[in-house]
Amino acid sequence: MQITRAGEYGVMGLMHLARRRPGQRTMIDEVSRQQRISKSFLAKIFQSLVKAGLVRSIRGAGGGFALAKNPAQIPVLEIIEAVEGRIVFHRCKMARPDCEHVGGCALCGLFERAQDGLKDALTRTTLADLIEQQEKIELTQPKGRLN
Amino acid sequence: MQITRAGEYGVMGLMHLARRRPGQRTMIDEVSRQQRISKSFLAKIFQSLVKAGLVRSIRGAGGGFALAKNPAQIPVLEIIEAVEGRIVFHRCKMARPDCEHVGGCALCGLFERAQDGLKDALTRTTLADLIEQQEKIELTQPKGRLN
DNA sequence: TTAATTCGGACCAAAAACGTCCGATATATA
DNA sequence: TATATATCGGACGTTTTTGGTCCGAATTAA
Repeated sequence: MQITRAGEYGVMGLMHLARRRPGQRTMIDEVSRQQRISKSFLAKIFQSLVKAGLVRSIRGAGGGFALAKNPAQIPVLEIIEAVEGRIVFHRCKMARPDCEHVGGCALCGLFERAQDGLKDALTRTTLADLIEQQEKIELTQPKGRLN
Repeated sequence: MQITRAGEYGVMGLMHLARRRPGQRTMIDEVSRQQRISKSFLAKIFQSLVKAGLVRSIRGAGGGFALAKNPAQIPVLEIIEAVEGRIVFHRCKMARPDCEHVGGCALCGLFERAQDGLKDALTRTTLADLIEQQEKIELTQPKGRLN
């Protein structure tokens, strides 16, 4: 299991894009500076997001990235899995020959339920939800303060 | 976040103990062989379980380990956290000065919900539940077959 | 006293996380 | 066409975590 900085940065990056007008391109450099994420690292992460079809990239001068889909159509889980691969919890699968456990596997069942609990939360919340919550938070926060 | 082999082995080890008569002592060596887990590694894991008060250890010849509590009183989460420390997901906490995110933190809220979903499943299932499920599985499985 | 067991910590190798760097490629514009 | 500006893609490197091993010390039954 994971949910590493890479996944986290991916979500933050997409949030940044999503606050632009739809289709507007944004450079990696701007996202990197404003979100305080290493530029080269973020660039690599964005490549995964492009491959997954979540963002469109425009190369060359005046290029950048733009969201490829409606934020309401993007569950956060999809972003995270685009960046760090499928989230898989249980090391063994019930009734499978590759299960390493001796004497059956009630554990596998439990891990699967745990995993579902996790994924449910990440699937129910979309990028659009995140933005909305974010904007609410910003309203109630004093201006001068970072985070 | 985690749920590593160490945690998994811890649960397997306790399942093994729980199938003994209450209070009966079992040696690390037996658990190790029957569950096919490295003995030294398992020994280290059991030390954490002792510290957490989940098992009692008896040193010296004829010693071993025994469950310190009723299996129905032990949520699986407790076992896992005893072995690998608290499961913590969100790197930042809303409204805390140590939150690294710029511009508030809807992400933290989401991560917290995801974490809760995960922990819920691991808390609702106790060691006793696991044993029960395990026994059901074993009944339906052909004898000669491993896992 | 001896054999059997856990305790505790030092140690180690491999993998994963978290990046950096750089040349290649594409594109807008002067 | 030349140049400046961006992304693309992969090689590379460092640090942390994982998954153990090992061994001497302490404890206890016989």
